[in-house]
Amino acid sequence: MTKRASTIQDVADKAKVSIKTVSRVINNEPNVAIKTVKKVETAIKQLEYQPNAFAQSLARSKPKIISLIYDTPSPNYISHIMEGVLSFCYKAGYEVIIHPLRFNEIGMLRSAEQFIKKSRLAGLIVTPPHSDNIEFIKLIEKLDLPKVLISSGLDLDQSDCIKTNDEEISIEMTNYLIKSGHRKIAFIKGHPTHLSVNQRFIGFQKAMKDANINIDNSLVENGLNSLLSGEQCAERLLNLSNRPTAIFASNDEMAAGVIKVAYKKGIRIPDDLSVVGFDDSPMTEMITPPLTTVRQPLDAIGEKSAQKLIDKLEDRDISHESIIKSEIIFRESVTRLH
Amino acid sequence: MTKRASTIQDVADKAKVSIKTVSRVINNEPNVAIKTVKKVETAIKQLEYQPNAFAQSLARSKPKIISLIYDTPSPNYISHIMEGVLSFCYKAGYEVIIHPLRFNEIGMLRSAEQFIKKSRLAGLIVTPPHSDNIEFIKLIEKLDLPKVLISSGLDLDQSDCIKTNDEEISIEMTNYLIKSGHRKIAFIKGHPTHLSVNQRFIGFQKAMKDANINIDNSLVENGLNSLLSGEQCAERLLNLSNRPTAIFASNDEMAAGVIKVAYKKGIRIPDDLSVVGFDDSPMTEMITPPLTTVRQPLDAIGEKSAQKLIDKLEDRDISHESIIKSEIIFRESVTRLH
DNA sequence: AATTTATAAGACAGCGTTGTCACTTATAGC
DNA sequence: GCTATAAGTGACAACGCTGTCTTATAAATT
Repeated sequence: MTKRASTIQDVADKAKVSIKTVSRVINNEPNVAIKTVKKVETAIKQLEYQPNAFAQSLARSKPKIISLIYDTPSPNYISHIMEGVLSFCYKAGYEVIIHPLRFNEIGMLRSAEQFIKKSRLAGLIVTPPHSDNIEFIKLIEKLDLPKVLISSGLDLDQSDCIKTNDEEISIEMTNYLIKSGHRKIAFIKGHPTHLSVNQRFIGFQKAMKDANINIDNSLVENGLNSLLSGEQCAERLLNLSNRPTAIFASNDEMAAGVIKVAYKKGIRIPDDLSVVGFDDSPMTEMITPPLTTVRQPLDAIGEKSAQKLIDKLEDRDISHESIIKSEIIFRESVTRLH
Repeated sequence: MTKRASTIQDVADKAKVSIKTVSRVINNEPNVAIKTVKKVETAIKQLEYQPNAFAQSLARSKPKIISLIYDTPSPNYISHIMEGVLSFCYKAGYEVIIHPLRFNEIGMLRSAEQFIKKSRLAGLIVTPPHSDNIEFIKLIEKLDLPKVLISSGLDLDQSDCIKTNDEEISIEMTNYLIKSGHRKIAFIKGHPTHLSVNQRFIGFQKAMKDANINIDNSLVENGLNSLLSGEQCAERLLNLSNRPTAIFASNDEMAAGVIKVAYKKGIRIPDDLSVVGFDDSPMTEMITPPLTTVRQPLDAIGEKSAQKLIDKLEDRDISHESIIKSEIIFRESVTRLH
């Protein structure tokens, strides 16, 4: 008894048809007699046959393989995006290669190019911060590869992007703080190269302007998306004589930093200070108090990206909605001011 | 100008040698004149040639492709393991396919079999909880596929496993609590099907026995690895008249649940109650107080797994150390009792 | 110098599919 | 009932590489 996996030839022999006919059945091609289809399907089942994906890729002009390119954002972010991408691709019969690419590494572009060529990819899904990297986008275009960029801050063809409504939801969040009676609202910006994160600040500004509240520049801090940078910003903010009553951090980690510092200083949350974050990372429920934040449907973003890319690859209509809406998750870190 | 990626034939033409010679250069085979190697390498560089991984896989008997099988454990866990696996495989010239597999889904085994056959994998790296699933392991063995199981609680050949010293480090952690003066120590067990997590309880028991401390059964709770289950266990534990002075939770999420409940009840940590967790997930630094916990070097585990698998595939010696040591990360959630 | 051996390079088949084209057999049209 | 068309099937090359075998050349041995 051989352990060799069965091939299309085995199926053909068993069903007493040609290889090509088996191939037709596998790929749902027309013009095969129903009787033949049945015969072949039985043989496939008996042999537990599965087509060899690499041979298929080689024989087809376009291999059914795409790649998800990421750097090292939060594990939570990437693993949920991945989940969505994988689940859609699996259904659509595509293989996915997950590929990490270090943003600042020298030779990053070259290694990316090597990877893409070697794998003969059909298309690419790119997550931030790479989706903001013009050099990288140019490379993809040079290689003439279909792509979908997630949350790119770049001004690109709509058909290449999946966006979130960061600006809009930040307006909503800011309005929520304003409606809760807050006027002295501080904002902690995100990492400067992370363009889409900066949409959040723009939303904040707009909402403040619409409410006719001046933004005090000393209440705007530049964070780096990390816990530590959140702590540092909070340190400055909370030492101010004109201390804010609410802080809007561009992501949850920085918000957690704020809460830590506040705790250390004996500032109670939400009683003395309201804090909101962005991302709804798992720890928002674990800290005290649970953090009010914005949830992006990451799985859905992943799925939509995959769908969009595959639709492109198969020359299908790509009129799908490309903006995926986030929602505010109200928890316990905000108080209403009297 | 065609966008077609260059092939080995193009390189051969340009270097004025045969295809086979180019192949030899690519694969570092012996018996090629230095002059020829140089010619070929120049041609490769000029054409920016990269071998087609799928054609290689097809032509070789063993494709250089492995898969990392996971369920849906914490994003943090899987993304760090993945990091290690990818980085090693990348260096070794292997491609990795990340494959999610839902533990409880009906037809899971069949879909796993399909996937493995279709991709003609060279080998498999399996994370918990699949590494504890006998049916799944049997399937892999039936398919005659080399494998490395991460943190399997099953009694398997040493050469197939990468283990962590959960029991040993739990003994250490327990001893630390004991040395800090704690006697009434509660333990929250992990998910029952997650065998390796249960090693943690065994370590706890041993340490208590060695210290001649009786384990009060009412201080042993059955958790489910989730925040919520941690809260539920804590609720019971902290309502006890004979309340513990320290709680050892089998993972960080449950420890966070304990801290939340304690906070609600006005029990101060660490002053009134010491809490330790396990895993060193990112949020341990974000909660107040920062949690004392056990760090498993996940990236290293991933790397070692990949190394072990690839060594097997290439018939190399696999005498590597297979137990990867964790360490206690001391933070602020434990107090010394006077 | 003649013969063995090592080194270098190529020819050719094969990996497991799909695409193209040609062929045979039904079905339809008049 | 005879041709035009469609439906069903297969032969064969191709995809881009590697393995095996062969041949040509250089080096080593006697």
